Amino acid sequence: MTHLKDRQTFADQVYAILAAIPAGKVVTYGQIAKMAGLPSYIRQVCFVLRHLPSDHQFPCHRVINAQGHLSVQGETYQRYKQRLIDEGIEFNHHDKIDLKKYGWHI
DNA sequence: AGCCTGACACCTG
DNA sequence: ACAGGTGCCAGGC
Repeated sequence: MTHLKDRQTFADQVYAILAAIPAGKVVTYGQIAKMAGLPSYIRQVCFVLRHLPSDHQFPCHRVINAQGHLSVQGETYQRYKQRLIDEGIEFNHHDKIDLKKYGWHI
């Protein structure tokens, strides 16, 4: 997995998984890593998300951490939260999402 | 060639 | 509930 081709493949897998997340559902970083077949690559999932092309169409607002919180901050946080709310996802009074209810399980 | 750093997860105490 | 430590691996310097 150190070859450039493999790294690209991993990124492509992440893209594919992102694109497949249905509206109204959320997934965790670790879940994406597992789905891509490399459960220990959580940090790389973060890297890929952090470096998406500016014109990407992926619903990365549907990716949250295992605590049910958005891991982004500032204005991005507000944008993502609003998009999730628009999709029918609710935040509790601690700005937390119920993964049992909104988690994407295949 | 190290060393530090993440849009994290998991285990402990 | 919660802070702290550890595992993890590529990127960036």
